Amino acid sequence: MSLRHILLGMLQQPHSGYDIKKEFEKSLRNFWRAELSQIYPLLQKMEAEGLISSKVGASDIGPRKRIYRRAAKGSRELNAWLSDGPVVGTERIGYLAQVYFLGHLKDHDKAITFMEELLAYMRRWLDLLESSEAEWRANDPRYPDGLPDSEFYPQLTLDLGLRKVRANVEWCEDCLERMQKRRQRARAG
Amino acid sequence: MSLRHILLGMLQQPHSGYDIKKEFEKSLRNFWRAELSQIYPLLQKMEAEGLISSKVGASDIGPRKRIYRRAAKGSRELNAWLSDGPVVGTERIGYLAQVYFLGHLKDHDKAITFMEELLAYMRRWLDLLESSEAEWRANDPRYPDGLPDSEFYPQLTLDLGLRKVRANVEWCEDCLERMQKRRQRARAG
DNA sequence: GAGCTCATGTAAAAAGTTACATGATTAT
DNA sequence: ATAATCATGTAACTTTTTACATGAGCTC
Repeated sequence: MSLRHILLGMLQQPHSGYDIKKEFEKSLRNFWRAELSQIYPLLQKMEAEGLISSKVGASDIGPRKRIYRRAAKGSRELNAWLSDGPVVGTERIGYLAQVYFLGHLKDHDKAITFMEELLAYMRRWLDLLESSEAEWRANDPRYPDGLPDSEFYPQLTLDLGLRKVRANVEWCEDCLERMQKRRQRARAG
Repeated sequence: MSLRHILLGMLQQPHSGYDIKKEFEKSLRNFWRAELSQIYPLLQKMEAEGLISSKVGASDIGPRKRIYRRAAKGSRELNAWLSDGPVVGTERIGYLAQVYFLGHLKDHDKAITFMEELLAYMRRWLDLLESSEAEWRANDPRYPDGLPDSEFYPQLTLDLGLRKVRANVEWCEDCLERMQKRRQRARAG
């Protein structure tokens, strides 16, 4: 179970459930997602277990907020997770499962359309990552290797995100070329 | 829900639950995994829904086997899944979540050990993929673009697997270099 | 006979998704 | 006043994991 550990990691800084959700959408989307309906009950459970503590935000404007903080026990659990070695071999990639069985679509054009859609998605994603990197670089002269640990390690994950998405874009392009050649051959032969 | 669709895809050929599990370990491990305790009940459920049919293997030696086949309704559902466009944005990558919070390990050496373990894993995986490709290429003169659809599309997923794992290896190497420089600076400064 | 692989399952728990409910604050 | 966003939650369901149970056949 990683979500609880991710929450512990995020609670280096005090956060509400809502804040955490925004953080997922901003910085962690490359490798994890979670819904509010999973976050809120888990925070409650983790508080009951003594991993984190909370209090309702005091003198804020806006609606009430429940702010969580990491407790010492939570720090130890986070440490154990990181010390246990990399969590690998659990990835599930839906679109690759689809590509594997794409031959089931008897119409070659449909398979090509599928791959074009995938390429379009990957290009949008790459755009997003590239602008997010450019912005970071422009706004912080320490970028990337002078950053403090709390930002250096996130930067590493952005770096891998960029490499992977670039690999995906190139792969989609090559696939399309190969599929188009097959279509031509199928029509000719 | 993709596992049911993956099972439908696999049942292009008749398979037992046990066969399916072996297929996951052999060919689909790049993008999906499933336990027998998930496969068996799901096959039963899908049979009840009329997506697949089964009969107990007849004159085989060895223990009894229940062999499943895809029904017409299952074919239509598989088609719908592939026609609905790529399933994206659902990936979860545990080791990247860990890297993101690696700064929590106050000891730089521990972070470096983590990354070394990850690199070792990625290299082993790359070896596996490369030998599996070499074997395929050696045993089938049609490899890769002369393969029939039922093998061409799986080959595309192997190709992306190779690209991604290579990107991972290079990234780990670069990360280690950058982390070692930081460690030196930390010791010096 | 002991241990391994083949083969099929059940039970219980954990994790994640989808849908729904509620109310405050802010922007138009 | 209306809509959007902020903010927290519950309920029902689906998906996945972990642990357990059973028995046949095969190898040493």
